[in-house]
Amino acid sequence: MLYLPRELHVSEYNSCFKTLLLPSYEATNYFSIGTKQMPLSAPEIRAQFIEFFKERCGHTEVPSSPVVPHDDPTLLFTNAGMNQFKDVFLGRGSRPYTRATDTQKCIRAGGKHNDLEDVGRDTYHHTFFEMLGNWSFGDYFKAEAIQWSWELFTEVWGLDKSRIYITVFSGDETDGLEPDIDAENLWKELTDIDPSHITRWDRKDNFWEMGSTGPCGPCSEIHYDCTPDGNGGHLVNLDDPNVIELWNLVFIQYNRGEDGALATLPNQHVDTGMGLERIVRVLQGKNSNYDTDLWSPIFEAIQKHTGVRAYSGGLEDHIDIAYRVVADHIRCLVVAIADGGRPGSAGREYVLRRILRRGVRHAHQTLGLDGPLLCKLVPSVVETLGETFPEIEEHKIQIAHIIQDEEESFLKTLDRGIELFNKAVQEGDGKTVDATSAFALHDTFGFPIDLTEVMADELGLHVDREGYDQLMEAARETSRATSEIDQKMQLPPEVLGKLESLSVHPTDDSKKYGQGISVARVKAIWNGKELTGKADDSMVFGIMLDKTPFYADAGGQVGDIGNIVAERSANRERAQFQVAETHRYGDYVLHIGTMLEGSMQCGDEVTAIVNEKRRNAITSNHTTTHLLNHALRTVLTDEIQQRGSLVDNEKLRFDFSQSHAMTDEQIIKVEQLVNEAIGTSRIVDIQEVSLELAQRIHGVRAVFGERYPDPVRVVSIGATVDELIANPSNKLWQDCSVEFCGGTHVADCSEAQHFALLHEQALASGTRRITAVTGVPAQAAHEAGARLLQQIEEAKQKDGVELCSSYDSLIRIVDELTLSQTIKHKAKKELQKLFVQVKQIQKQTASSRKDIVLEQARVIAESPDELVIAEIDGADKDSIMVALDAIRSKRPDGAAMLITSDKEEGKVLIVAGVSKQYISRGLKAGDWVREAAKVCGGGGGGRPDTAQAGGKDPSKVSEAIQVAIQYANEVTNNE
RNA sequence: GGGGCGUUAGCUCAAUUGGGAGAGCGCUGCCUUUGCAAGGCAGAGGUUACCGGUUCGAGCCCGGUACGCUCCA
Repeated sequence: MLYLPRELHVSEYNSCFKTLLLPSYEATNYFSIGTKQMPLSAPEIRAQFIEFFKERCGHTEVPSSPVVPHDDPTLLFTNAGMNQFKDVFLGRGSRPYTRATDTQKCIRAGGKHNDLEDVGRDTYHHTFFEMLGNWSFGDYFKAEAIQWSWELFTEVWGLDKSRIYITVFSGDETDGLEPDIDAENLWKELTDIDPSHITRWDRKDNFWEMGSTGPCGPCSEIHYDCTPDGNGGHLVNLDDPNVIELWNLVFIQYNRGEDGALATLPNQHVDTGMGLERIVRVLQGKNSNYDTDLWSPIFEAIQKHTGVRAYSGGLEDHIDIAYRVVADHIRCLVVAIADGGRPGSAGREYVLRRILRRGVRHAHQTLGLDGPLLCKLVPSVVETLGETFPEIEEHKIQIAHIIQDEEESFLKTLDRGIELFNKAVQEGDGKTVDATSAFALHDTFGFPIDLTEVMADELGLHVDREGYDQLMEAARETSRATSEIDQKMQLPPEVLGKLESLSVHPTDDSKKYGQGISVARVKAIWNGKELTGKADDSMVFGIMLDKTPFYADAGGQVGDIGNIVAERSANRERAQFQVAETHRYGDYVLHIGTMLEGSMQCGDEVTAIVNEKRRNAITSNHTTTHLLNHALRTVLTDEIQQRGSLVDNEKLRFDFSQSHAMTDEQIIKVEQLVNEAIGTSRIVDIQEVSLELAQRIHGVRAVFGERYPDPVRVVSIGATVDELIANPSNKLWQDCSVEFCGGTHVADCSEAQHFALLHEQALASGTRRITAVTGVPAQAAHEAGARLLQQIEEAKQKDGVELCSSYDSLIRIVDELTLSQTIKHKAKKELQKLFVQVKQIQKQTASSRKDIVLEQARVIAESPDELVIAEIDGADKDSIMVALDAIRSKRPDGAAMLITSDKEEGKVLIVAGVSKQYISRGLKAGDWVREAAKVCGGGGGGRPDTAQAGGKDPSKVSEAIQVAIQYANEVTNNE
């Protein structure tokens, strides 16, 4: 088999190879086990690797690609060195060089390669790691790759040859592949490795494939035996922590086609990967990756900020596990966030959130820290990785902020979650954590299920995952069911597919930006089940026209409503179809509604008329949404990302990423900025521009992951699109609102009249929602606010009872009014101040009432009888209890009942206190008051020594007293 | 769009079935001690987020609102 550009004998190759060598690479080896020489540091090792391939072997050094692959939705995170060269291997792209070397940031968490579950438990799994690699794109092949790896290991780094083991591919019958004799022989001939250290392994271990199709090939791995006595050769590929794979040399020589068959590639590539953390461990003579200088600064930072004992490397020890988990996770988070990753609720963002929450929980529960920890570790990560990856250094402050925000938000629910978890463990069967608790932890406290599983595992328990999944599915079902109500009229794909063959062509909706009226022809009618030729008065229909002025629900803007009318001249029959919703399915616009008059059928010529008043309101809300988006970016940071928006005729809603509430000052500022734009009648300019050019406009906000058409519709406020594209990089455009948008907009911002921000609230963790209005409702909110504040000012001038009643009515209306949020807050604050006075007044009347009541109680207490039943005037619940206490303290062995009534309110209040002596004689306070209350049309109860009761008929008070006397006498005399 | 959880003293949180709103820390005053750390005693501080309903009686039950948190779509 051909593996070199031309056939060479190995010995001949060797000499040829030597002439290829670039001048004077000095092999230095500081590493020597058992001597006192300083081992190489991680940065030195990284640099030497790059240097070796650069200077010695003519490779081009390339930077690591971002660990968050924004342009590849199929990939969660960059998980191997080859990711950035995928296009080259697939033959779609090329590079100006044929040899490359780099250290690539990799994350293996959440996806197909997931090391998250192993982090902390062992000495060598990480969510984030660096992959050192050298690459050949159709240049050198197996011989050089093998030769150089051996040279680097044994000559440059001086690794012990007797501890090195090589694996090669053993062949595969189903693919008709022979063993990789080439590689095996090259190892034997180009190196002085002990031939017995070369073993053959099957496709699972030694055949590498990128996916089910595409470039692939055999690989050859270099393993190293770190066992103390060097007898670990038999442990190769057995997941032994001391006998580890260091370097994988992949020889890409085949392409697997759609049919699964392998074809030999014309261009053969080399793709190698060596985990930096592992090689550092070996070269520094440690037993664990975590014992190297890549981690020690992070461990020191953890100790400094938590005050726990130092890391001691225990595999089962909870503190040491926490050290490893926290250190691993913070490295991962810092790197991912530096490359634009964010913790969030879906996809790769949810992976980051899960990693962060696992870390937070360890910091809190295992390391016993109350506040945030992870954000404080950012500097230690910068210390270890910042020089190699400058983007980390550059964004360190922002990274720490993002982590701190997310940490603090989880800390809010963490304690209560742990409490619930502990309760579930206590009340469980000792083996499992029940599904209901696991689901509640997830649903209410934001504990990802894998975190709950980790916590259970620590106690030797497992989570009822099956039950959890069922609950989860049930929750999804209810969520889905509620959103499906409106989907009866949805056009299924098979119907869409059929339309073209029925010569119903895609709807021309270019008129949606124009006047809201146009003449059209009915092309198809849908009844929710099938395409029918006719719509009559029986039910809901969907009508498709050849062209339409209706805007279909898209880009957060609701669809138009309106009418479709037909005037048939022949019999002067008039038909009117009322459009309640407009949706787009594929390229077809469906007008959904009912016939108000007559009937309609395919082929009818009709006039489609949009409800223009409603459309105008929508349009003004949509343009204002752009102004709001821009104002938010001005007032908050440029970091806020649009998460969604909804524009209808009543309001506009804007969701964006931001971890905490906006302050009133920020909201006021945003309101001001938007109103300013409206007030100065800024022009809205719209034009289609090529996507490539449009994306270059400075300050344009394109949403990650959103697919835009090309050309894209650019909506600009503050400058014309022509001005923008004449000089796209002008920093001034930052002050304009520039968005890609297919919605409808006003020509001039003043059409929005006014803007009022009604709510700013939490929507989900890390996401806020703003609801606002424009036009007449905004004016109304503005005026109502001014009026309310005026009323509050007036109330402030009042005093006494008047003040109290004004306060009562104001506090009631403030929540009912539609107000700008800041006005509402201001009003509530003012009312709070007012309440201090109200409270003062209430206290005064209460204490004067208490005095009057207490005076009556003193008189009653003078009575010689042990058993007292008396009526008191003008008492309330508090004061009558105080009176009862006064009587009881004078007569500790007696029994007393007090009755008061309020004739205006129609209420009777009865309390009783009974001493132990009387209780033992059979008089229980609860029974006693109940007897008396029954007379007044009420009931009551309480403890044997104290009880309360009430009734509704004040005229029966004296009768109730008689009954109470009688009852007490009967009960006590019976003894 | 639809769920779940939470809101009680300045702070952290209690409050059995609906029956007189509590504890710890903090605060104020006094006492004890050579002094400090502290200890002892006393006290102030609450429309139980808001509005309404059920009830003789609601922190607790029901409905709504606000705010916060969280999950699903």
